[in-house]
Amino acid sequence: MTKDTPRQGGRQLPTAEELRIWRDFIETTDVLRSRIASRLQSESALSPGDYAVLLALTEAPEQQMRSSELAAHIGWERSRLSHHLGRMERRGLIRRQECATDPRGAEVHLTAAGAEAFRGSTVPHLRAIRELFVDALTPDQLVAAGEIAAALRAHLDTRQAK
Amino acid sequence: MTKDTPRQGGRQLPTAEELRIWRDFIETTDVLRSRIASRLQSESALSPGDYAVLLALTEAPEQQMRSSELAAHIGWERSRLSHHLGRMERRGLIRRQECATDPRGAEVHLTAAGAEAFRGSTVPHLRAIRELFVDALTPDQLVAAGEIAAALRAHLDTRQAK
DNA sequence: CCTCCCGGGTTGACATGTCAATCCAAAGCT
DNA sequence: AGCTTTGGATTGACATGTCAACCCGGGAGG
Repeated sequence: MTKDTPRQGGRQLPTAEELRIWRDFIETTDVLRSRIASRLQSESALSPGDYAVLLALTEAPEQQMRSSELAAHIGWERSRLSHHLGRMERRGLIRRQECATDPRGAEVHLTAAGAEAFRGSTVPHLRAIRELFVDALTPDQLVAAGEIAAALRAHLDTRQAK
Repeated sequence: MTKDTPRQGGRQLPTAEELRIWRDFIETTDVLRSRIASRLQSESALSPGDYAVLLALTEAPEQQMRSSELAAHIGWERSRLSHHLGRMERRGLIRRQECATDPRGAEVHLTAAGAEAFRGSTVPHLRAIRELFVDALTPDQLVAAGEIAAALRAHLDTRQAK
């Protein structure tokens, strides 16, 4: 009965049940992500990327940051950030300015329009998170979700290092 | 002491702890998704989208499907599928052919190259799922992950209908 | 000084997604 | 027949991501 699923270390592939959970999990988190993104978009005309950048700048001393510092802070590749900042600059949400101390570098500044857009987006965004995520789960499930995230993160980190 | 978090129905915004869990959860699932995608890419030269399409076609009777049927099956908008099929057709993974019964429609056929690419990707992909997802969690956590996904899905569905 | 390399950033090419507009043939309606 | 509607699918414009190549200003060695 269990002959076809070799024990411990021999088994490399997920069982049908494990696979079902995987698919459920990954597809559902994807839907969740896109629903939150769409609420943010329709309520504030901001993308999740915009929000992340504006959040970081808003919290930064003097509402400005070096480009690579910002990239590290939100966990993006520099190239991605550079493209995104270009689009945000066109929309007037941020401003790039050459760095005083290092002529190679660039400082990213929050503009008044950017600060305004971020302020207006915060409450609706948090409300969406509450409605679509927090309210969907029991308190136990919420805690479990946090633990699952932590376990996954830890596991991914060890695998990365290798 | 609890005066600042109105009870039941009054509170719209997540608490700091709920927000922390949200961020952990969504960021971690994102990293997980991209790590799995990158394994799939490097081991099989397929994107997650390619994989979903090839999986559906492989399991379809006669390895072919109507375009909108396929879209419904994998939960994509038709436009997205159309763009993706264009790219896959250029790479020779699938073939589009006008439908015999409905002159408006298109049939999507798996090609030999597509079937081959899918066959070669299956085991490495499943192994990646096992290594990066299943192995990261305890059996209890795995079950909890499934329940969380189900709860989220159910909640999102009711919100969608509204 | 000159060359080589490095770190900060940008750029271009391309894959992937969304949205709205369009095309076309089949049905309905008049 | 002529006109509108509907359903299947594609298209174009644009946002977002990744990857690799590039530009540019400093050093480090020679």
